[in-house]
Amino acid sequence: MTSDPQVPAQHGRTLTEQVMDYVRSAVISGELKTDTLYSVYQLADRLKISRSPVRDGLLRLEEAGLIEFARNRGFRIIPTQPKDVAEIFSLRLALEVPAAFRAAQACTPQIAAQLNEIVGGLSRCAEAELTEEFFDLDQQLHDFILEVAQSNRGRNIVNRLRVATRLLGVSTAGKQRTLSDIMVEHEPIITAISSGNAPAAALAMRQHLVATGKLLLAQAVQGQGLDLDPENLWTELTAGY
Amino acid sequence: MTSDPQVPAQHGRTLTEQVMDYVRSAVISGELKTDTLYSVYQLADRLKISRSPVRDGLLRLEEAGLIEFARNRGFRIIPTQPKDVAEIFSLRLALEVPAAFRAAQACTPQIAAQLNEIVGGLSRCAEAELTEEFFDLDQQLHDFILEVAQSNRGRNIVNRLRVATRLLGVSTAGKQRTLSDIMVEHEPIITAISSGNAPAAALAMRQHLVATGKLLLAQAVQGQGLDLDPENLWTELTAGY
DNA sequence: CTCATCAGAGTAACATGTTACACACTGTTT
DNA sequence: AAACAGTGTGTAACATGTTACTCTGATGAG
Repeated sequence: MTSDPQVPAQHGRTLTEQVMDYVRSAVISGELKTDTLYSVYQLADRLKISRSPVRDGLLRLEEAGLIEFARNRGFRIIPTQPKDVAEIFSLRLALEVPAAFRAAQACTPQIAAQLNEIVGGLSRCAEAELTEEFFDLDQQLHDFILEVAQSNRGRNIVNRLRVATRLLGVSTAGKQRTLSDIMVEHEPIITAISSGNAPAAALAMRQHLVATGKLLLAQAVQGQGLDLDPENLWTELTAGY
Repeated sequence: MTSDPQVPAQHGRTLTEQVMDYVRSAVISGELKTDTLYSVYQLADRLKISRSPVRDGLLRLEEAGLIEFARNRGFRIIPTQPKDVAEIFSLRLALEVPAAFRAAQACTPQIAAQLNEIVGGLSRCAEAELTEEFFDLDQQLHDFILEVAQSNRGRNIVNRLRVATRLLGVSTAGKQRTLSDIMVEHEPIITAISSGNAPAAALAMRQHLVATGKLLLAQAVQGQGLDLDPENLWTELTAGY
């Protein structure tokens, strides 16, 4: 049998959730493209399951803003434009900078230990050039900071924004920035949070997000073959944050 | 026939959307309570439609964080705690203050005219004591500011947060604050945006949201019969924003 | 009285059948 | 050639059937 993109029959997870996972990763891998109409029938066939869980999962993804339904025609992946990148990072600035501030205030020795553990993992992955694992840990770190800041709704929102970012198919780890470079940006954040220095934590988080956001924006602009100036666009779209 | 809470057979809207509307308003009106398990069967029966659109709508509401499913047991309304109120207003501060800043930068005479139109409506509703219409317009105003600030994802998020707030069953228009009082808070925001004064717009929006948030938090604490100090709680939970 | 077992009710999750609609395509008229 | 009516295909939306699970509450053993 050829390699069917079958949902990997995980136990405990519903088929609906597995469909959501599948669609998200298929979009990231480029298997599902924007500007193409797909149908629930096709996808159910492809995954060898019935239309119900497929439709259920897609409805939730629509609610999350990843896809949209065209009545009686199918559904399509919602494209992510350069200006979306700027907006996403505006929002992340708005949410994560204050979160870093509050995480520093709420930091206990135990939390500091957990932070160091994650950073240790990041270090190892950076040295070994394990890109995938590195980004998983990076995600964990940001999520943990939101958690410490007691911002549960914020966590949810940021996680969603992160998925949208990945749809660009761009990664921050291009030739312009090595994993070690990104590591260096993270260290001041951790140091500041661990030592309870809230303003410093906020500042470090801001710098990290601005650096990442600008880089992604530039790549997105370039990727679309636009001749806009990313720097101007960034300034214009993130004013006030 | 007794007054069935039937979905009002609107055209153009899908049954799924009507179910979502119904559940949202039923929660606000107190018809659906927290800590009670309801089922798709019951609700479909009640609304005289099949289980599919009910389930579809509920799945989307779960994605939005309004309800949660308990496998093979039913679904329940997710309660909104006082700390949620603080978190929601933290997020709104994070999103709407910068949005006001940028709206002021992006303001054109045409936009100013539209803002004035909404404010005019608010004025009329305040005088006539039309609470419901007043809050609709208030919502429109906040939404419009996000729109002008070109923050589409932000709009979506804030709209969702607003629904969660309403679940408390508390209204800002208690005895402590009349509609006219709220009007007064809005005016400096509009004036600053219309005149393109970005920092003033941000400040005015901040003051408005802080005032509203503190009031709602106090009501929520009181409503739950807790003896916490709302002022301390507010300061603690919104640090950094 | 306490605890384990088990049958039954009720449910979400999943499968499949049905309907009404949007759109492309064809052939016809002007 | 261009505009238009008719027709067929594929789809989301909706309805209904089926399955496997979770809890409750009764029953009986220790």
